[in-house]
Formats: sequence, C-alpha cells, structure tokens
Amino acid sequence: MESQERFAQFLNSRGLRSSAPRSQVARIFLRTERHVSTGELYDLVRKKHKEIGYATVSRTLKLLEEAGLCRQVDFGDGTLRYEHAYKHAHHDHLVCTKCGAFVEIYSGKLEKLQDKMVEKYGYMQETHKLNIFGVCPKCQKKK
Amino acid sequence: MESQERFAQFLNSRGLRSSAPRSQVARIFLRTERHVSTGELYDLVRKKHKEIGYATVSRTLKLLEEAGLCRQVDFGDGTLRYEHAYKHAHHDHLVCTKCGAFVEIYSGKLEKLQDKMVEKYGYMQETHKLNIFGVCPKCQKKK
DNA sequence: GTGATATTGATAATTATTATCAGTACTGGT
DNA sequence: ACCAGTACTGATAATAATTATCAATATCAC
Repeated sequence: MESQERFAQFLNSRGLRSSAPRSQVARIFLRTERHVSTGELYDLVRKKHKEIGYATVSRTLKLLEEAGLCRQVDFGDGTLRYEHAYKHAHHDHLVCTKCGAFVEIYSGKLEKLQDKMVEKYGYMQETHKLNIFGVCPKCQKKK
Repeated sequence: MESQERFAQFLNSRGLRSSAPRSQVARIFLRTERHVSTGELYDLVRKKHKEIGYATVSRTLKLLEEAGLCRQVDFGDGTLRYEHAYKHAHHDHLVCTKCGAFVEIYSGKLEKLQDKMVEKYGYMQETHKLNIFGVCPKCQKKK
C-alpha cells in the first residue's frame, strides 16, 4: 500500500489530481506482479471498471513511470511492457525467442563493468537496457 | 566489394534472384558507414534511383540481415536502425539521450559475464542487446 | 458550494512496418 | 530465341501501437 501513497504524493507535488480513474489504474498495476503491456493492463482494468478508457491507462502508466513506480521494458517485439520499479532493484532480462518466457537477471560485476565503459567515454550514465535473447530449457527439450 | 559478393552468394543459395533493385539498395547500404533507418536508406537510394520503392528497401534490409551483412539496432525511440555486421565485430551502444549521438562499445569481460549468466539459467544464447543511455560530454558542457 | 482548470474517454491522427496484388522481368528448358 | 512458370517490384492498403484532439465531466482551492 505504500507505493499507492507514493503515487498520490507524486501527483500532489506536480500539482496533478488524484482522480478516481488514475488511482484505480495505479492500484491494479501495483497489485499485478507481472510485466504487462498497456493493452494487457487495459484488459485487467476493464474487468473492474468498464468505464475507463485506453488513453487513461496509457497516460497513467506514463505517470507511474515518472513517479519511479514502474519502468519500461522493451523486448523488441513491437509492444512495450511495464514492470514494477519501486522497491524492485534494477535488473536485466533473459528472454526466450521461442515462447517469450523470461527471467530477471542481475550481476553486480556486470553493472560495475558498464560503469567503467561509460566513464571511459566521458558520458554521464542515466540508465541502461540489457536484453539477452536465447532459447529457454523447456523449448530446447521440445525441439 | 567483398560483402557485395557475399550477398549475391547468399541470394543464390536461397534460390533468390540478384535483381537490379536489390543490388542497388545493397550497394548503397554497404557503402554508407552509418546506422540508418529504413526511411533514411530509402532517401539515400532515391537520390540515385527514383524508381525504387520503400517496400523494396525494407525487404532488402531484411535480406541483408539474414545474410549476416547487417544487424538491427533499436535505440528505443520508435524507429529501427540497421548497422553493418559483416567484418564488423559485435558491439553495444552508448547513446546520448539529449542529442542522439552514440559510440560503439565493446568489452570481452562483459561478454563473458553474460555467457555465465545465461548458462546459469540453462538458456542457449542467441544474441543480446545492450544499450546504455546517458549524456555525452558535449551535452554536459552545454548545460 | 462555486468557478477555474485538470482530467477523461471516444475518436482521430500519427508513425513505422508489413501484407496485398497486378504488372513486370528473370529463369531454365526446349 | 521462345515460352511457361515464377520470383520481384512498387503502389497502395492494412496493421499495430501509441499519441493527440476535444467536448463533456470531475476535481480542488477558495
């Protein structure tokens, strides 16, 4: 429930309103521990709130992102997904090219190495996105 | 000129034809040492060959990719770019979020670390895409 | 409450890519 | 050379996802 508060706080600090649709979309997203696309979240929202439109879902996701509560994930398949970011440490993804299954991966060494690379070129790092594509164990067996 | 031959060879091995439009698009792409989007390449092609359509450029890029001559690059800004892949070692990208400038980066250590991670989860690696986003030295000074 | 204004939802617009398809141009066999 | 079969092309339409528009509505400070 804490992240819900954080969202309200964020809206307030920006002079934005905690409207009913915004709160409802946010609640449903925050309750769903999955990587959802805008369309998927829209479907979830619709189960409870038939009156909420796609645009509002899309806009709310953008706000959640700015509030630091979610993060865009791009698996390169044409649709963007969003994952939780609040109290969820940074990580990268290992995606199966056959079935779409993925696991979240993290390595401190890998992060440090990246920092070094960035420094070398005089850049100031903001974020990074690493997606590794391959075939998952299940799909390897199927073949 | 060698990559041109390789393309012809690839087409032949697939039972495809080395048509004039295909060769022309390929030649212009291979001569341009830049990361181009389909639209940009289309414009370049149009300067020399007014009769070639967008679809052909798009299709030829796909073929070049299958031939191992180019590689898709997705900076997450909505348009896909293509870069040379033949005799161009694998590398990742460090992209400036202010001006779009980027540098190609590579680290053997980083690659090895990734291999370990993949192995750990039983996946069979195919490719990976690492984009680091930050602010380049020039844009840091401007500010 | 009330009024200024942020927000909403339906729809249209946008953007990039991909599919369709009739006409054209190659191909290999004769 | 000719011919039949088929791959290729380019214009256009279709697709897909996101974003902009805008009149109607809801919200919040006062």
